[in-house]
Amino acid sequence: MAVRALGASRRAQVGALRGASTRAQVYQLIRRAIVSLELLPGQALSENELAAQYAVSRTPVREALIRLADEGLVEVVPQFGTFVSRISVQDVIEVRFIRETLELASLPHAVERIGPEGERKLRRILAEQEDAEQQGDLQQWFTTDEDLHRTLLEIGGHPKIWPIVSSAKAHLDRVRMLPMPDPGHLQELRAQHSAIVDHVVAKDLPAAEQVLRHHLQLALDALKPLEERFPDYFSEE
Amino acid sequence: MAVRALGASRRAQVGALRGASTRAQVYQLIRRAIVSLELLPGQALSENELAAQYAVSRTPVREALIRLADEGLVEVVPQFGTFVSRISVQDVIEVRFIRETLELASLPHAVERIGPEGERKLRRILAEQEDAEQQGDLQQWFTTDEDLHRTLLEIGGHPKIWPIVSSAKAHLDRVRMLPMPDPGHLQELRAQHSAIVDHVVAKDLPAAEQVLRHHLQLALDALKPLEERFPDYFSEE
DNA sequence: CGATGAATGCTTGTATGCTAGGATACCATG
DNA sequence: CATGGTATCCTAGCATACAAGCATTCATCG
Repeated sequence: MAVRALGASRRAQVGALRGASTRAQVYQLIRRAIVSLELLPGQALSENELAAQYAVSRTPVREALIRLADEGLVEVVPQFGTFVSRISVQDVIEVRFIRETLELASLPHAVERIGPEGERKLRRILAEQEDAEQQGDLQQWFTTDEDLHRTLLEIGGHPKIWPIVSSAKAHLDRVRMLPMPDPGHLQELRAQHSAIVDHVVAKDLPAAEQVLRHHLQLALDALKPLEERFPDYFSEE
Repeated sequence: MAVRALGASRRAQVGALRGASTRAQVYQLIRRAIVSLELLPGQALSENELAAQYAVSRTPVREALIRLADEGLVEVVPQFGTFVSRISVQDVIEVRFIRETLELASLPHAVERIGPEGERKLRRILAEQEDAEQQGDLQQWFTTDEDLHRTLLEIGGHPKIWPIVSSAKAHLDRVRMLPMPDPGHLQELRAQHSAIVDHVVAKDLPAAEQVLRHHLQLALDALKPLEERFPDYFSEE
């Protein structure tokens, strides 16, 4: 009763993701809420509450939470509660290392295999990113950022690497959402993207490697101050 | 009724894994059955049958299947059925690349950080592996193999890499189970392990890298003939 | 005889009731 | 007043009932 009544407003959101199962929809919604820091690290989640919010039963919510627990985005304590995971600094560092390693390893293949089609694709993504930047659309900016890195992997002939990087980088994404970075920062990141693409197209591997390495390092430099500023969002460990 | 009656025999198996939740137990059992090829690629699974076998309800079985689907070990077709995934050659190649890349990237750190304690640990695992080899205990052999690679990553200061490699390498493991390799093959692999440990201890990075690279390459060499011999176990893609 | 369609039995997806256990607040007792 | 026990409310885990969809099969009609 209360369930259906409360959920009516959210029904539209769910409907926007139709085509997939309810579980998949709920999973996406909760995941986005966590990564976008709408749901804060450490916050308690209730299967019942979530079910009410999304106007579904506990089952799909529960199944979505299981998947999120596998990704490390939530922690389930039996008979006690479910909580949004705090950000582990160690995890962030390690994920960055993994990502850097895999993307660098793929880069030589990308340089080798890049053709006119790949270049068009990359240029188009860069253009989209510039648009997003000028319109101040952060969400869209991050989306194009993902597109770029994924496309580079695909051009390198390693499409399966992305899902691994993607699921591992959830914590990284939350860090990225923290400071609502100033436009200047975004501009710098995009300039680096542009440089990487140029180097890859020009088949200048060492230069591309150097920029990519520096590019992924930036997220880490911002970590320490953020940890001091938002201590509640990080785990002690 | 029929459920509980049938399940009585399996109850002992489940009990052996007590301490974790039922869902986790069922997950482990099904996963092992898939990786060990007890459940064959392409085979249809039924939530009801599995629930009956393990003497539990559909719920924990279903939740375990969701997790296995995320790992790519099963494929769920809504309102139709759940199937053990066929082995994707592309996946196997890519996973090997990922694994090789990450382990190689960690190796310099391992060489740098290795100490007496780490060496003892590695030597002990090698000894266990030799035991397993002489007793012909394949399962134990693979377990020690995992121990060795994981320990190398831990010594390198990258413990979080293992879960990623581990979940990604499920397909690889199934390939490894296919030919029931002759003891000579095992012996060769173990000799390489031993060589890697020696080189790491001696802090001879290039030598260690070369052996590790060759070591992980072997699984790939065996792929083609296996694909021809067991075409039903591989996906077309 | 062939083709079409309805019925049936399977599947997974969702909803809901029930169980076991922990945390807390309150009341009784020393 | 302090302290301990108990009752209650919360949680997630599990079992079960119901709903929806696909595939096959069998019967009926052309």
